[in-house]
Amino acid sequence: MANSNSTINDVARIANVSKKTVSRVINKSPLLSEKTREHVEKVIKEIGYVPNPQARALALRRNFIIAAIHDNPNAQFLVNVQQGILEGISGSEFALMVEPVDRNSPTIVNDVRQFLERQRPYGVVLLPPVSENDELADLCDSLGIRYVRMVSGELDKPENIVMSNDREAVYGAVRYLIEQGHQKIAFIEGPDSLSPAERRAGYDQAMAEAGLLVHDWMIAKGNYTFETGVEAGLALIDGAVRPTAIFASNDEMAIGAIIAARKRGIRIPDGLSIIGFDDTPLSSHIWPSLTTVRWPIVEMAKAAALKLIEDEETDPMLGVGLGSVLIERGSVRPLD
Amino acid sequence: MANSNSTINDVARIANVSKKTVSRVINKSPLLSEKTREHVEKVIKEIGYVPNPQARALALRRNFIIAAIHDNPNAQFLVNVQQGILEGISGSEFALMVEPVDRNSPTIVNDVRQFLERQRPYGVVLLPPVSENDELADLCDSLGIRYVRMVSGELDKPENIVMSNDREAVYGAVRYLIEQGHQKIAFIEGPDSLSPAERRAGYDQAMAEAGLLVHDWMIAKGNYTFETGVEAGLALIDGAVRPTAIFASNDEMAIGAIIAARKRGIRIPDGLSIIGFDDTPLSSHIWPSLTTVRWPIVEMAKAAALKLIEDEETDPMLGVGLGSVLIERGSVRPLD
DNA sequence: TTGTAGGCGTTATCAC
DNA sequence: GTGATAACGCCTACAA
Repeated sequence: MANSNSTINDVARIANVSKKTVSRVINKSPLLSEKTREHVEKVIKEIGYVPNPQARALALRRNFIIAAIHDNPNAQFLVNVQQGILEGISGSEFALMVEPVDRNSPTIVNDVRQFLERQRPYGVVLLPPVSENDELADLCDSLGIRYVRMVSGELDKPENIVMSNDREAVYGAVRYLIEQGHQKIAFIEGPDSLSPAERRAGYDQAMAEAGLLVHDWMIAKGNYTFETGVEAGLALIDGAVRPTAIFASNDEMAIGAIIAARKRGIRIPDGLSIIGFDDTPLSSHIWPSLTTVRWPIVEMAKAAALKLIEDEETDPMLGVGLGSVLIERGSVRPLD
Repeated sequence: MANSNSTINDVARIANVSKKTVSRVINKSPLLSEKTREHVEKVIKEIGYVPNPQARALALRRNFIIAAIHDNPNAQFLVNVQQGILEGISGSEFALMVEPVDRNSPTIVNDVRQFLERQRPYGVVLLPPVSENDELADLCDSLGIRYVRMVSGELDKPENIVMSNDREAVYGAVRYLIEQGHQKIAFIEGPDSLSPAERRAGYDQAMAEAGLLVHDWMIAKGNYTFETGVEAGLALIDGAVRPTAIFASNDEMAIGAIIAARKRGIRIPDGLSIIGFDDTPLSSHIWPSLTTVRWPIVEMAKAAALKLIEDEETDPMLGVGLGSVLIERGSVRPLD
């Protein structure tokens, strides 16, 4: 029998009905006699007919592809997002396409345009940090392609974003350090974009509320990589005043800071407490295990996918303002 | 002006030529007067025409999608493969689709079939360990979809595989330990499938060549996760004889073994040498940094993509038998 | 070198 | 409920 190289015409001919009737069966049209439906379904099964997706896409003027556009080098993050999107589209006809871009390329908008025109996905999820690029959002709009941006602030209309509250999450983590008696709390900042800025704002807020001044020697900067975490950690440790605790804006840099401490012969958490952000698997695999903030990446990505594919009006607030939670492990101890 | 909602007909009408001529311009047909070509190209640019990929796919009976099918939980591995495939298809019209499957699901073949029928990718890359499933390869064949399997042995015709030589790689690593004076070398095995078996074979071979017996207490088993690495490490350390070196079949388990050693108060590498396999970023971010085997994942994936998309006869041996290299870091020291 | 007719496999329109 | 007929936008064959 035919290996799915049979067409709707074959089914129609054999079942002795019109193409349209077969089409109605495929698309589960309600206005159809039960008898014809069963008959046609039987024929479909017999000859192993499968509708051709390309033809369908042409006729419907849409396909069933969601594209994730990213410039994020962190493997775990990327995979988590993919997992979330896949959860969101599971059970539907959609599939996931992945397109990396180079944030620093001057041709980024054109690159993305070319991709979108070539594949014309039904919807696009923009991952941070490239999600903060308004030009890309506008591009999707102008091409008539739906999009959702994963961000840390209200950068767009609610229906076009999913959002985590980074500021609040960091605020909570720094408060936790303060409650443990820490006052000389340093902060390793991420690269220049919204999400890192929000994290910094959470730190500033917690410090201010506790009446603690944020001195220059408390702040170091990295770009989310392990190496810059080591550098920042060394800078802080060797600075004017040695902090008793460090909050790093992501886990990789936190782990870098741990290594930095070790290089200076400081034991964690006895000589220095460290908190990270992300809850990557790494954080529980090192010694000491890392106290960190788990942010809802998977949930955000899933919400993004749902916002893209659901026809009926979904709650525009879906996935907006998802909360984070502090995971207490072994890299923090109270100050005596 | 039209936002790419113009069709080939619009171009034809405005340029005052036939559809076919426009089509020829798009497809860079050689038999076309330079004058018409330029004229048509000018019109195309003016009205911002972009060929509709769905219509193209229908007419050509093919699309420009490569799908990666995987059931691999390791984020770094997955991202590396994606990167390799993307390198392979960069500059082409192809895009990458990602489809996860559940290896333990009884419906796995049907799930994949449904995916393939729905999207009809031009080609498929099967990642390990699901790449060892012959049924899936047969399925692709029966659907007329090209495929390449990433494997560690000659499981299929050369044109359908890319292969790393895991056996040789592990052989080299274990020989290295032996050269450092180690004899009580334990081995943490991976789950039951070809690649772990090959790694084990490399270990056996190196031991045998050196005239070393492989005792029961030298072998533990894990399933590539950190947790099973800890368990296996503890089992080996607490076993009948304590090994002086451990080779773990992947980095995650190696790091688990490091943690296991720490739990028993053993210093690495002074009290125990450890080698991993993969060279995940992790391995350089921990303390001590992990000596490990880097295997050519990215290259394999890239070769796989090239084998799928290249029209002309590509060397069927492309990507077959890629070599690995030992990365010496801080987790091994010679035995006095 | 260019154009015409027809097909790719589906869905939409609008009668019956 | 069902079925001709015409899109959808591109490409191939064959003519001119």
